[in-house]
Amino acid sequence: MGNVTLQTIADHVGVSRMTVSNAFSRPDQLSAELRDRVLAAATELGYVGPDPRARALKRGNTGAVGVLLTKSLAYAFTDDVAMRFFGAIAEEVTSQGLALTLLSADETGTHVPARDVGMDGALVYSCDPTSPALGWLLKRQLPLVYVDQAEQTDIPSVNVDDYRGAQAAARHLLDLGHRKVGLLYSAPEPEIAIDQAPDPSLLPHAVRQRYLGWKNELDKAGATARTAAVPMGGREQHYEAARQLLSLGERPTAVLCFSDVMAAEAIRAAHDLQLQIPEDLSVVGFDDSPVAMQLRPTLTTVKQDFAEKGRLAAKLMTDALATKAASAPARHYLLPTELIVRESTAPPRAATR
Amino acid sequence: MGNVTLQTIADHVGVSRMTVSNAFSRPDQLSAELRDRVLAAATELGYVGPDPRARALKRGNTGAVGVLLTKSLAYAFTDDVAMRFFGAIAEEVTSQGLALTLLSADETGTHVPARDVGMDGALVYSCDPTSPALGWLLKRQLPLVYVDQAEQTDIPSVNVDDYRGAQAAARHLLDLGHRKVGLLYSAPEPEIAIDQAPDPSLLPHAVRQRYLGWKNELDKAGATARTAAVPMGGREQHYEAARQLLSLGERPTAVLCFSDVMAAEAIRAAHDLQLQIPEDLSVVGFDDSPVAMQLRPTLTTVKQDFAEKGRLAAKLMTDALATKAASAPARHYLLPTELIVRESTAPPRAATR
DNA sequence: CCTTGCTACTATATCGGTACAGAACCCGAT
DNA sequence: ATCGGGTTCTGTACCGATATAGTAGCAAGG
Repeated sequence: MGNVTLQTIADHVGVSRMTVSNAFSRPDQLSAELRDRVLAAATELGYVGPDPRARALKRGNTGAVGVLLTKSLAYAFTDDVAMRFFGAIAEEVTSQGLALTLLSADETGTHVPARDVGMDGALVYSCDPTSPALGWLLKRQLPLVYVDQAEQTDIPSVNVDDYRGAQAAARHLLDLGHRKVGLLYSAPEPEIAIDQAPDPSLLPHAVRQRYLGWKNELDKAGATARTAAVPMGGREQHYEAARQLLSLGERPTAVLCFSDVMAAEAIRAAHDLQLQIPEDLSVVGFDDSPVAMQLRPTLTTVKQDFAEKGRLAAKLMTDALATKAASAPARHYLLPTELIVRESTAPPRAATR
Repeated sequence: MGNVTLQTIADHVGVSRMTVSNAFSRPDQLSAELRDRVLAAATELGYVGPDPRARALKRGNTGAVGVLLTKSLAYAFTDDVAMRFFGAIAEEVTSQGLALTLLSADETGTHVPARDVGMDGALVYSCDPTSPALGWLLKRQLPLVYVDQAEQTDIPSVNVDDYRGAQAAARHLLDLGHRKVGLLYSAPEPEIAIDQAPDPSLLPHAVRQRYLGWKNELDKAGATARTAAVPMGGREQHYEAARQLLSLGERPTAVLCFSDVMAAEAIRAAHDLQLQIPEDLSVVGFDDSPVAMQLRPTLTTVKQDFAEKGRLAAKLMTDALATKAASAPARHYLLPTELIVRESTAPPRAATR
């Protein structure tokens, strides 16, 4: 019971294998009548269509584009914002008839997807630039698109203006009169670290941009920044870090959070510490994810357009695939951010004027 | 500048192509010394490793498994629960060195991933059993695993005991004394439909199970069920449907919601209608997703273990791939559900004893 | 000295398609 | 009658690897 191939059908119908191939892939190359006969024979023999693997080999493309994420996939999938972006990408990419292949950056086992799985190109989303998986993709010379990732001149990229967004958020708090501000951001270290200024160059790109935006703006105004670095992980970690930050002697009157999800936990922690928001504590998030509107009070945050980000990234990818190595200089996009003021921010209780 | 292939390296080192292949894929087949020379030549020539496409053709496997979702991908990606499950699958599957390929069920364009993209097997998650994409997967005779999908004897599956969970939820409300209960569930129709009993056979599997669990339990107790069918779509739809349901003349004193996300919108609608929860209205969700704990009041819901579901599905898949066509009878799992009572349910205000 | 059994490497035959360059035929135009 | 041009189909040569069987060389055993 060897497999049914083009040849099987060709023999059955009495034509050349090439004709059968054409019946499937280039209908204009043969008469409608013969094509019908071929297709009929194919279904009769249980032939589904040209084998994707063989086709991929000969044609040189697989019909799939990869997406590389640094962090554990299970974690990424709990991230609302990442998923929003993904959805947009998936939508756009699949509408082009491509499939999206998830690559993990873990180097577990001997089989490394980034090296061993066939794909026509890959999106690199918020990855450690030194990760081996990314290294493989680069070596394979696949068309890449960077998203939320430090720019590389020769690689098209889509970024969000995190820096300006963060600045605006800090500015907003300063304008309200806050002088002691907590910064809550995620960091690669495995432990919560309070008031240990990070080495920005070690932070993931988006974290770095936001951190710098906040910090520079606060420093410029001579305000005090207290920091809490949260390990990537569950919400528990966020909660715990926020709680520690808010239990400090000189408690900040406001916190700037790396994400809305973190802000949600900060609010929960504040609540548990009997702090009123925004009277005792102002909270600013980042992303304007759906939770921002669900929180009570509703969350002041910095909006970015995930969907647009995804669409743009997908577009860059499909363009790159269409014009193989066209070598127009790589395009770089920087999407705007916007401060959205809602209910979670107010002047500090004892605002000295 | 033809591509660098095994042959290029073979010529360069002066060995047979097969030896080069072995250097990469079966290191035990040649001396360490020669292997080093081959690998050195490979890096020198910029060879990354055996071409995945060619390898896939010859070996017959691609190292990727597909996941098929019915609904638009962008929509699926806003679904917390689906993403939780995905994450677990992705984690498990990639730890086996496989990649996950997202397939869309839309039949857009001529290129249909379910038919045209190479993969070793596929997970089918909560899909319309008549969808063409699923049809292709079946025709290709790929190893499949069904998840949240009506059982098929010959296809391994993982399901959740939605029926019993829904029963327990309904029972809980009945025990509290509720006699008029609203049912809020998603349906394929494009319009919100109030009090139009659905034809269960047309509902997606999970919806059907939950609906039937509720309905049968309520009917058995002689309680009144008012229904609101919500089109798949955004939260706005959920909100609107909940609002309509709660604006009825004989307003239900409790609502059973298909998901926690729907419950969140029901709570929002209730809030906007000046209804106190749980005093004026009890709300029960489904899934025990993270939002359940974030809502105020915290949400009574039916818990299912997404992570376990994902893990199990991935396991079934990898097993199926390992034992090619081993034809042990397909295993079917039914994971338990559990009612979690929190703050959003209470006896109706004027509970007649 | 001849067999046996390793180890280290090679030759050949696919895997299942598709690109490309014909070949056969028919038609209308010269 | 000849020719150019279109349509329809065929033959051949790969695409880049790997499974399998086979060969050479060498050490140990009888």
